Amino acid sequence: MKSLHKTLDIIEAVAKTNSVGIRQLSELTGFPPPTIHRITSTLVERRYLKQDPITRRLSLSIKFLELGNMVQQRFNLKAIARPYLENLMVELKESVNLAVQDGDYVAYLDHVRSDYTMLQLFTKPGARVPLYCTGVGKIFMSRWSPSELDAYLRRTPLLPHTNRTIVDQSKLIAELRKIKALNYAVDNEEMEQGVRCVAAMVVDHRGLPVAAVSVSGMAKRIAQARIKAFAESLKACSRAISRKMGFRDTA
Amino acid sequence: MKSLHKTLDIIEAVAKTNSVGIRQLSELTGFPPPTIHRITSTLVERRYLKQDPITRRLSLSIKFLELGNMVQQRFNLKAIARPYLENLMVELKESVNLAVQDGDYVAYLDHVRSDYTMLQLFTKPGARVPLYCTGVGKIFMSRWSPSELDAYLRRTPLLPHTNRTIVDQSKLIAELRKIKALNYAVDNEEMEQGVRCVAAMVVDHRGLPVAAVSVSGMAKRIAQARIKAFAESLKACSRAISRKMGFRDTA
DNA sequence: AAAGCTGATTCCGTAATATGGAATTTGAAT
DNA sequence: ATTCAAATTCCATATTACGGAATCAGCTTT
Repeated sequence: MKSLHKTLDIIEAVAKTNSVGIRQLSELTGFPPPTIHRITSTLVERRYLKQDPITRRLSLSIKFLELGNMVQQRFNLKAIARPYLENLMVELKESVNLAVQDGDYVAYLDHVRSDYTMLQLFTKPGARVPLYCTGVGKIFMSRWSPSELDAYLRRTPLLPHTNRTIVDQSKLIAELRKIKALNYAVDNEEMEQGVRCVAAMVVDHRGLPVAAVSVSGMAKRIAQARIKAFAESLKACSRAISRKMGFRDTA
Repeated sequence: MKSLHKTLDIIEAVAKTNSVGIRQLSELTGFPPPTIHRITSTLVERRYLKQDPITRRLSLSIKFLELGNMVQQRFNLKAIARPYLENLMVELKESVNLAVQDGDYVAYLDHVRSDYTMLQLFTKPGARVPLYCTGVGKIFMSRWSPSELDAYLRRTPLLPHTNRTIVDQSKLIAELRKIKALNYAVDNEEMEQGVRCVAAMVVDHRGLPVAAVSVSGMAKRIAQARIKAFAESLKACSRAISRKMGFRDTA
């Protein structure tokens, strides 16, 4: 599937820029102009790319928004969760996020930005960050079986993003055990210097993990003393979403 | 580009379902199973599709959310507009939408749902509806040159979506002239029975149309008597967004 | 106005790739 | 164990994608 790989390379190259010409794409991807031309004109024909009629420059089209919104299950989750996230933001006066696990990464689905803080969020919807250095990621990991965790640790180097990132495997394992017991996770400036984050799990109708809700903000504002309170609010919120997803905790 | 067309057909078929098997995809698209298999496994490898490890069923992956969020310019517009849309929703107590023109269609980028109404919005982000029977669409059309309008009318049958849809070309032309003069457009149950909508234009730094803001709700609530007031609020809102986009109206 | 330049587009003989029927494997259900 | 449906692999063949070279289109410079 050489041509398909090329096509995807081209789409990704276009995504990285805001708009590109064919020549430039040729340099970015290493494919000759006729190849680029053939593929992009098909993509334009199918409305995946849009081409400025005068400059002939290419960019991603609305089609991807359309498809992005069709990423199912996730879509329902997002719609169900939204009002709860908004309430939680108002209650805590901090930015609130909704995220899912996507392979070895955390993918952010939605966020409600706090009006009360200036924090520039790094959690744009669709953004992907590693599991081991985020509150959301660690709460997912805390539910893994030992063999799953083992396989993950074997393939993933624990790179320090800040000086607080947990880079020691046994410390991470201990942290995950603690998280499992407490039922919430804290990211103590492990991903981004000065940013703290607290996360709790959302489960589906059978009690299986599907998403996590998190609160993130400047470390000064998410003070150690307040973390317990944040965690309780988060747990209440995620429990409410879980119930709305069909989970019955009367077991 | 036969294989690319097939690939896109497959992606679109997967998008329509929540999750499909290869056999089922083969029926949906008409391509034999080995062809589907070859293409989907490449897409899975590249993370465009995700495959349930046990059922082997395919669905769109987070990748499309990622790409959807990279649809540029639009993204900035969305971020800039969001707080204004929220204010407008609070002010009018009705759902507010942000939309752009996408070829011969209106594509909704964002919406702020009113807490005050039960209306199930048909304007999900990414949704596409015709230009001629929506407030947003008509406001775009009101800025077209006669030749553009003419070409559009020649290729587009004015199908009735409700008994109020404008299906007469000369009536539509007159309506657009009126809209241009008033600087706002009304969709009077032309797209959906019982739903009214008022729209105003957002322009970029050079005064060119880029998007439209609209208010939509049950016809009872968007009463004829209130439309003028709605239009004024909308125009103020869209002017504010336009200014934020760099437009200077001191001419 | 003409020449020069840059990038987009088209051409076309060739090599490589996608094709899909048939065979095989997987795994669930009986 | 046996059956069955679906997924996956195989492979000879035809088709398609390939990309260098030529051409075209829209600018800028002289």
